[in-house]
Amino acid sequence: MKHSRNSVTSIEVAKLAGVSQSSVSRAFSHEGPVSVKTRRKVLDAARKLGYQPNAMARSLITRRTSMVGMVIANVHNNPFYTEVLDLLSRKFQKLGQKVMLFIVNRDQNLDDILPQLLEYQVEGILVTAATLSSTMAEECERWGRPVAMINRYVPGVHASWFCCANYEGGKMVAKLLLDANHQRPAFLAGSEDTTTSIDRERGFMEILNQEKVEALREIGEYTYQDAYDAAIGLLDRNDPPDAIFCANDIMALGVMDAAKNGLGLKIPEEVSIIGFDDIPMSSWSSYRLTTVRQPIQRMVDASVEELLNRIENPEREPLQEVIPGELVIRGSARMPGGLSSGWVISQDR
Amino acid sequence: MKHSRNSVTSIEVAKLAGVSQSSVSRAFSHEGPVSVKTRRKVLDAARKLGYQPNAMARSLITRRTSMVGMVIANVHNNPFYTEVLDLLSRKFQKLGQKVMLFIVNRDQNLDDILPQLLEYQVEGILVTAATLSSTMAEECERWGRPVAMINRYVPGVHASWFCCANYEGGKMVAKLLLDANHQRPAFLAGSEDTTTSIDRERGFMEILNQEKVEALREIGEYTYQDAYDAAIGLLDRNDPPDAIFCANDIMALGVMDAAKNGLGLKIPEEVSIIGFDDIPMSSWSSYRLTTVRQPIQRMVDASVEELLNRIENPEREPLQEVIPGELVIRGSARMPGGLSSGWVISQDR
DNA sequence: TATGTTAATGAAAAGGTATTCATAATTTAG
DNA sequence: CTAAATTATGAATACCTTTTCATTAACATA
Repeated sequence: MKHSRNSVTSIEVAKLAGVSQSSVSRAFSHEGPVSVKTRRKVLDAARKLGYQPNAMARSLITRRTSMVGMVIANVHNNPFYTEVLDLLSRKFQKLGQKVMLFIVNRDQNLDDILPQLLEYQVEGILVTAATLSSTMAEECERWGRPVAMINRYVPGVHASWFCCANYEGGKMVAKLLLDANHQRPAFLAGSEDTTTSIDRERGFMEILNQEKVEALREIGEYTYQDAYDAAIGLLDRNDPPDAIFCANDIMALGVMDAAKNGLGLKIPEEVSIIGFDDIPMSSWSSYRLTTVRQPIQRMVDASVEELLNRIENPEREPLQEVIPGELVIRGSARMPGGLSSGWVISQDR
Repeated sequence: MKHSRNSVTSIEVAKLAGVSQSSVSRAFSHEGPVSVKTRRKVLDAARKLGYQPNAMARSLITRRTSMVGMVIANVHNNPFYTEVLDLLSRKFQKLGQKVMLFIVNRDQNLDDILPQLLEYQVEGILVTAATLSSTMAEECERWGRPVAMINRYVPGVHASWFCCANYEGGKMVAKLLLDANHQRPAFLAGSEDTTTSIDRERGFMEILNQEKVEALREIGEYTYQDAYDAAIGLLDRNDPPDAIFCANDIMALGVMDAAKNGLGLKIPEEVSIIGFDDIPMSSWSSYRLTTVRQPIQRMVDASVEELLNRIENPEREPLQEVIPGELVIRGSARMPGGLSSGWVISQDR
């Protein structure tokens, strides 16, 4: 037998079970009083007909959808965000939320996808690695749709966000490099318009400036290949840097390949390279990248819990948090003489 | 002003615009006749109130949701499926479909998530790198929800699927290795229960058997680390293989690192390594992995087009297709003497 | 046994839209 | 300038639930 579109309704179930439609509803939604007898009758009939409550009809009356919107950028060229996506999705699932997914470009305007999310009555929106204009965010919040962001924030906007301590991370890296007596560091920036890159650079430069150390600078657009090319330009000159701090790991790996395979330089003897994120490849034996690990699990947990919390309690003020990262010392950066005190070596995960 | 949940309805818009609710509906859905005058009035009023049609209510009556379910496994440990996810999501978006995402484990039973998809009235389901039991697939199809799978198939099931030519790919690799005079090849399998690994191995072995060449065999569970460990076991013995064909790229990279960094072997002089997928890292200069490239864009395009097609034409028989991959020759495998005829060297993307 | 409580049930309404049908306004043809 | 055809509009209905409310059944207490 071939059914047309799922047309079996609670009324038909009620008819077959010999009860009222209300009882069918009660048997499924675990609210309200139902006798075990009718519940069994209903469930039997439902199974026979292949009945399943229609979430659209339900949400129409309950005004709840159990759906959240998830918009994420950079998923294909940065394994870090792949992991974020994976963890987010699973966490939402575990908490009974359905996820409506939008993958966008980092610089893409979200103005055209927000209306779609609102049309479909998502109860909250989680934005990662993409930037929501402050007016859009305000708009969502004003309509009672909380917004939470990971690794992005908009100054003065009324929304939740959770970031790695990018600024402090940049400082840590600068200190490590100076401690190990590097003379000529460089910073390889990601996209100019992302707060992550900006903050990491700001922390990095602040320490260097304190010590009156000049730094070179290049831009890599957050991709392996761009970073590779930029590194060649940076290293293949008369006064090359002796250390390169990259705005993220995927770029750092490109830089390592450029230095090692492209120019035949020894890492870390001739040039130290440090990244940010701690993606899986960074621990591979071909790289062993020293980097700053983002507290990815905590960022994910905190942001979805906060989002769901604000969905349940709309009057709650949005929470913002900066979560510290940790330095992971591997082999790609020269260490202070005798591995001087104060540097914690984190374990591989 | 703080609105409660989006409660502005077409009736309020109608009131403000001084027209009937029906006219509001007509002004938004580009069906039915509306005069330009009323349309303008409606749109003005809607903008003023921040009105947006409620997709739940609409779908209730149109019996269409423009939502598809997407269930995908292996996203966090295989960049290939990250790319599939990315392309799929964008393609659906471009075609006006909303995506409800479920990320699962490869071996996870889908019986608990299918009901959720059906509850939410998705119009079709796209499954990647996860296996749907044949009864479940039949169930979906029977209720008018077409199913399409990428890189997975269930014998005899009534569903669409699109696979890379895994069997033929395995054959290609075997021929290449034999042509280059390898004597002692090995196959490093992924999970035993995935058709991809099985088919690749079957093709590989068939050619070897034809030529009466014995092959070693190990299992790597599709992860870098497992493959690394397996490779050590395989290579660090008295009669090590002189070539290892891995069920996918991520494993091949683990094997390369094990051989090169773990055991100090020269690639490809002492051991040839070949993968399957052609993920971005395979072209990185630290690896330069020879591999079989999956026709990812074609698989994605074909599967979503087929799925949407079947949604529009439910009576249509499901389509199945095997799309050939192409050998990408890089530096990780010894080549036939003088680069003998017949081998096409594909360009990097 | 009679009365008061609690649990179970069904009828009916509500949620926000699309669509049908009948009516009114407008245009076209004669 | 009228009749006919077309287009625009509004009232009412349907989509499938959940939930309220009133009613009935079951149960416990005195």
